[in-house]
Amino acid sequence: MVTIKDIAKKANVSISTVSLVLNNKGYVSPETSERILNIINDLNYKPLHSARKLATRKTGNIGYIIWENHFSEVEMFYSQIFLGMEYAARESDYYILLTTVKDDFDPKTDLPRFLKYNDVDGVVLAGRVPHSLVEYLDKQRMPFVLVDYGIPGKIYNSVLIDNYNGAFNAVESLIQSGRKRIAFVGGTFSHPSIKERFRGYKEVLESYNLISDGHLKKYTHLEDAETSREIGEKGVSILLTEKLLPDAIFCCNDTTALGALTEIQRKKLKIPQDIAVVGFDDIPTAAFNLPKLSTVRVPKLLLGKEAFKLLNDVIDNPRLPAQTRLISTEFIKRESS
Amino acid sequence: MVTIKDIAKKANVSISTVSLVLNNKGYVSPETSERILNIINDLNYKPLHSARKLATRKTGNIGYIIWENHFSEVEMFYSQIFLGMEYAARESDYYILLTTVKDDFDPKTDLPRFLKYNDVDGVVLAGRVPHSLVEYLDKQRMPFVLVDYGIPGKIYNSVLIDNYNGAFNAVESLIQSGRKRIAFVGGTFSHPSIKERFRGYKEVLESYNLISDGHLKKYTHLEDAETSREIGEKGVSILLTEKLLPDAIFCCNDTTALGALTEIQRKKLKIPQDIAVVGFDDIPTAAFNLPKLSTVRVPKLLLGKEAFKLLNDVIDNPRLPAQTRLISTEFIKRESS
DNA sequence: AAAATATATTAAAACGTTTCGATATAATAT
DNA sequence: ATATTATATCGAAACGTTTTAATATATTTT
Repeated sequence: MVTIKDIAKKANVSISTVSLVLNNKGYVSPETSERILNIINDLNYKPLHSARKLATRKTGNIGYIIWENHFSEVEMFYSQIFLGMEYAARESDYYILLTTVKDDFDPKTDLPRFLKYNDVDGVVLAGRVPHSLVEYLDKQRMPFVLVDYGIPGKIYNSVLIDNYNGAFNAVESLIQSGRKRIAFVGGTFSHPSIKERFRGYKEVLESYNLISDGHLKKYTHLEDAETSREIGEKGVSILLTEKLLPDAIFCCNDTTALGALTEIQRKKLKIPQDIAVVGFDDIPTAAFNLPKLSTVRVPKLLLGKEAFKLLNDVIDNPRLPAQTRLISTEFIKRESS
Repeated sequence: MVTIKDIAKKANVSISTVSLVLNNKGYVSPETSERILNIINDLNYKPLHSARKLATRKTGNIGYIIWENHFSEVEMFYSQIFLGMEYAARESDYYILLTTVKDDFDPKTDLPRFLKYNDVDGVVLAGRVPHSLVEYLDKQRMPFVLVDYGIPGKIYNSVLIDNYNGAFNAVESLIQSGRKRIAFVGGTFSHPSIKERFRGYKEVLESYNLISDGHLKKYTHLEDAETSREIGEKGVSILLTEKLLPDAIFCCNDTTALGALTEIQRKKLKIPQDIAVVGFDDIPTAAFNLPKLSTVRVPKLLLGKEAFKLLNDVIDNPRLPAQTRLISTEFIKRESS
């Protein structure tokens, strides 16, 4: 195994000098530097990470935590965010340790290994995540970033989707194609993202004067259960008991929308002629479904990349005031609208 | 930060002794041991991994490599395998580093970071994976395990699905429910798993004497493109040009089967009355589709767990002759058959 | 009773880096 | 010419562990 010593010997310099060029720090003459670099290359020397970490007291890892169910679920949403982070991490030599936390998480007993053993320099939390965990990280002064989630009343470093405008634009497109009675179906209403999507929905209707008395009562179906196809099916089946059927349904996300499509088809209504449906997220299934689902595309890789970059900034400068970076979306019109 | 020195001082022993109890090695009296353990607990001491790794020359990491497209895809198959590994790893203090490799992978330039920098003690490769990578690992004497993939003509450590029996049983169930003309639709025919599924399909038909002259020509549709819904749709649309329609279709996996369902519905045929469909994998979508897809369940978490265990064995004993562990499947009958 | 072995503890070296002064020379400012 | 400052290099300590070999005592075997 070739070490920094071998390089130093061969280059006739001290290991300090080699270390300096390795980290390009301090002063070292261009000639020596180049000579050393060549030798490093020739011998295919790679600094041993564990030694380096011991000396620098950094771990070189960052943690990625998601709620267990989110990772077991049908869709790749959070895996894509992970992938975005991994791509970004490749350039800065960080490794990403992925773990899940249980629903009934308790920091006393269920702390992820990498937190327990101090094996990460920072953490990204994606999606809905136990508040006790966030508080724990905050108390421990562990740098962290929330992705696609926020805790009401608290300001943390976070990367968020521009849910409000995404919803606003999507519903506006429905309006512009002539829809008048636009319904909303959603689950997990306690989730800030969903709340924002609902706000976008509501405000665009208001601005086009499409909210009559009782509209919200009749045409919105909100639950606080985890979003799922079932929520979509159930929501639609209730909506379809109205005497005046909605002519479009904006769903809080694609999973819900897929359920909605299923239920509408089961009731023998035509999509999009009778009822148009629009989702949110652009999960891969959306493009393969029959009919193909119109939706708001969330750039998941970008979300991961930005989370990584923000976390890096926070690690480098821990006393930075908390900031939020908004990632904008794109409306994708397909067959369902 | 509390180190082994602090423990030693407080316990009035040398750090060697503390280290010994930490790794329960050598001789240390029960009394001292307990005293030390208590202090460790009181001070909440955790050995610093980088220091430990430096001393032991182990990395404490194992790599998980999948083909890029497999991780970007619709289904969570490989993420679930990862999760199974992660669960298993929790007990033995390994971290798992996930990375993807590109389709046109070249070991000279595209080597995953953790291989380039020697940051893993072993590697799990899941699904179809560049042969050049496998050869590279073999040459480097890096312990590795293949999951759900094999390279024809080579014997490597691997954890495989019992594809043959899975297919055999699934098709047998179709036969027992009275189906006579059972078709096969598949992609990626170069993949050993798919070959095995096909073999199971063929042999059960033979054993029930259901393969007439020309059956395979008429009723099997094999492509060597990556499996996808499109493959399923296309395969079915060709099958449905036969004068005597098949009364059941066994698909090489669920993704393909979902495409098949779509195409059958588009042609206004009834499932399962006119045609039954059975998939393979039991991806989450299978249970949510309309109709719900009958399929062969592959225990993905278990697959990951076994891969991890086997890799561990190989790391501990590198000269073990290569072995293959077969994971058996379960037929899940739902609405489509 | 002596020799051999098992038990218990430790000092010191080693693992491969980074970093902090120290030292020396070269360039620039006074 | 002298004092500063910039450039270049290095020795040695430090990071927190594990491990080897040494030492000491207790127990067992001969």
